[in-house]
Amino acid sequence: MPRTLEQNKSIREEKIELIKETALNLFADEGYHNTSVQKIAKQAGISKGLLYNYFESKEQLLESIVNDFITDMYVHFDPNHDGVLSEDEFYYFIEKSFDIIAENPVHWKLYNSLVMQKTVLEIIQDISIKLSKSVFGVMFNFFKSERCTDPEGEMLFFSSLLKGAIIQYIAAPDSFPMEMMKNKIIDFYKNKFKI
Amino acid sequence: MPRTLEQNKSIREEKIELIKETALNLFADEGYHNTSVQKIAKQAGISKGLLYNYFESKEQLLESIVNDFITDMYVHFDPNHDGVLSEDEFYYFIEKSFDIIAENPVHWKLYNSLVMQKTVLEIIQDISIKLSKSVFGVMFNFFKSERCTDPEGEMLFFSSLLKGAIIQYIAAPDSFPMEMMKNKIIDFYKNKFKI
Amino acid sequence: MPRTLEQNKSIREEKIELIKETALNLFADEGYHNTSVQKIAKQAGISKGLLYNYFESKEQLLESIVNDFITDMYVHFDPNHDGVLSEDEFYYFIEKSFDIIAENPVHWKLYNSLVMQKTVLEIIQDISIKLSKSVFGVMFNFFKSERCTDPEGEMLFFSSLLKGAIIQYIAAPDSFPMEMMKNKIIDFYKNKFKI
Amino acid sequence: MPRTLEQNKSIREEKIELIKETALNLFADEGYHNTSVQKIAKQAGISKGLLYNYFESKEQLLESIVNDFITDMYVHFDPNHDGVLSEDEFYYFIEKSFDIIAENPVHWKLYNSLVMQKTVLEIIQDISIKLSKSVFGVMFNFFKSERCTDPEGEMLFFSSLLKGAIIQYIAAPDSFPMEMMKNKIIDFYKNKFKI
DNA sequence: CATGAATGAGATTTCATTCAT
DNA sequence: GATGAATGAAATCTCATTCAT
Repeated sequence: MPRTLEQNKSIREEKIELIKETALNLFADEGYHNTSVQKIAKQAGISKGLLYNYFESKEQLLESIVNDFITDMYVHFDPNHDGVLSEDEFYYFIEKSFDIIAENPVHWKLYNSLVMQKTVLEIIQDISIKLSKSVFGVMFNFFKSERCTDPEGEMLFFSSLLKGAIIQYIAAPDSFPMEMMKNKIIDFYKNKFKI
Repeated sequence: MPRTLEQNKSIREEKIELIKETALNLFADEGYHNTSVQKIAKQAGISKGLLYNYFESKEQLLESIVNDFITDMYVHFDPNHDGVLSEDEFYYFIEKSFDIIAENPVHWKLYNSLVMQKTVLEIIQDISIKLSKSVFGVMFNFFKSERCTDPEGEMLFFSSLLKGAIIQYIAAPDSFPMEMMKNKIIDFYKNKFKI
Repeated sequence: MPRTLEQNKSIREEKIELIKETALNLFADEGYHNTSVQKIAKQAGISKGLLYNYFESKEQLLESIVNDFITDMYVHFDPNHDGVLSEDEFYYFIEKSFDIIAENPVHWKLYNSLVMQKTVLEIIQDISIKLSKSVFGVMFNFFKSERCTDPEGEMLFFSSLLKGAIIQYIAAPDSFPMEMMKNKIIDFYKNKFKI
Repeated sequence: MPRTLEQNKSIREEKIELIKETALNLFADEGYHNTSVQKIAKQAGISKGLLYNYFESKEQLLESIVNDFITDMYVHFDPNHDGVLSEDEFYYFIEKSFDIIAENPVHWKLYNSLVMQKTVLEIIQDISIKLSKSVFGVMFNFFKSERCTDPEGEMLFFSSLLKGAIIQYIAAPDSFPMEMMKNKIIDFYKNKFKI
């Protein structure tokens, strides 16, 4: 008797997930080009061949990981696409930003390492730009609505602050006092807007 | 007639500089592991063999680049090692931080890509930690002297802000409004300390 | 209820035929070494595993195809093994030669591609030589009986003509004017023997 | 002192020639897909790596061999491109055809094995068609000028004869009585045109 | 009878490094 | 000082074959 379709499907899905998870961690820690397919297979406890049953190439494996990641991001970052942010939603956005990173710092570490390289992947570049635009647009409107004299500058300030904190967090998730930083930033803006 | 010793020496130094410069740019843009010695040699207009006359290995070439870079950093970041910062010196420090990055964004791009990777180089890790400590120490003392209630949090806030701005700048040096950002940060702290 | 033995047998035979037919076409068009078992299975709409239920190996599959083919050839080429050809039988032989090819040009294309290769299969070499000898023997006797001054040369001439026409036909079965060529050759010999 | 440019050039050319020659023989005897780069390198007494210094890929090596071969063919087959053949030139053409094959039967064996496969190379297909057209055009005009009632059929007859003889020759260059066959064909046409 | 997940040997290709000149 | 031909180890990828179900 052959395995049922369900059995096969679940085997496949588990293995694919296992491979992606293993590869993601290695890519993030050791770099994409410094991670051999051999190493991924060994760490995942499978053969090289099996990896190629599920992914056409090492590059396509990366793409697949990145795609998952992008899907996740959109869900979180632009839930209703209305582009309007109240002050409370703004604080919530800050909270959420850190929470999302904290949920999967490895993803973001990989994202960060890829986004810096000119040649690696166009996919990343595209999504990166889209994402930035999406978030930036919302932010811009928000700062304007808060009667900031220089909304663009305010946005750069805010995005620097957030990005810097995130970078430091993903570099050392265990030692960075994320909660504290989150509150510090929120307090900072509460103070600012109170005036 | 043969070249004089001086001529040889200057040829050596020029070539070494050329190789480092070329390698630095490639490493930063395409990644260390994705840059072949062949590519470096070709782009520098020399032979692979000559590169190995000056550098023991590809790894040692990277180390050499990183060493230069570290030397530069120390000169800039810890001029007198006294660890005491006046308010004016603090503003000057912000200015200087951006200026140093602007002087050689490629260096910093490389630094950023290396520092994220677990395995690449221990040297980098060491220096990275030392550097952080050095800067953090000075900053911590400064914020304490400015009577901040939470100097550590203040420091994290400040370093996030700076790091975020720098990351965004080195990702796109041509489009990031560096001057504006610099002034924005300085103004922010001037306002803060005035109160 | 379970399948009857008859049903199973007929399923077996159909599947075996399907696999052979599919493999034959792929081997002929893309080459034996360039055709993967995967590709055969996919094109036949079955699993790799099933293919291995019926054939021990890829090589044995090829052998099996070639064996069928050889059986066919013998039936056609040496019906009574008497080695004597009348003039009418000679014309009939020409007709038959083309007809046999036309019945299964793919078989002959495969045969042609295999027979050229030193290493592929000894089986083929053997049968190829036997076949040649068989046909050549009959031909030789025929040309002698027709009082040709140089029966061996005549035979080479004839076999070249036939082989060349066949090669051109199997290379492009759709555009080669087979009927015309057949008649041309027959007419040629009718004219020749009339004199 | 580095090698002079001449020295390097000659080393390069010799090695390229050696690799092509070795590969050609293996491709022709064992088939393109059945010949590993390893095998070529070993037989040529060099490393795999060196082969890739000179050829981008195994496929490009094949293309390169085929290109040389095509160049040779054009030189021989269409010397003045005028497309007019006298009767003497026709006999000379037959002679020349066999001579060219005899000069490098391995080339033609390879050509023959490639031309039969649908997928292998478009290059071959193109040149094959061009060559056929070129030769066929000249032949067609010739048979017309010789007042044949069916020049196209005559051409097919002639090309079958020639192709068949060539195929048999390249399959077994040592045992095929090429001179005899050549004369037989020439005599055949002399007789035919005399009438 | 039938499936396709899984393997591992081997194929193609890359690349840091050496070395003769 | 300078070249690039040459190597070999390791990387990516393919594929015939096995096997649990």
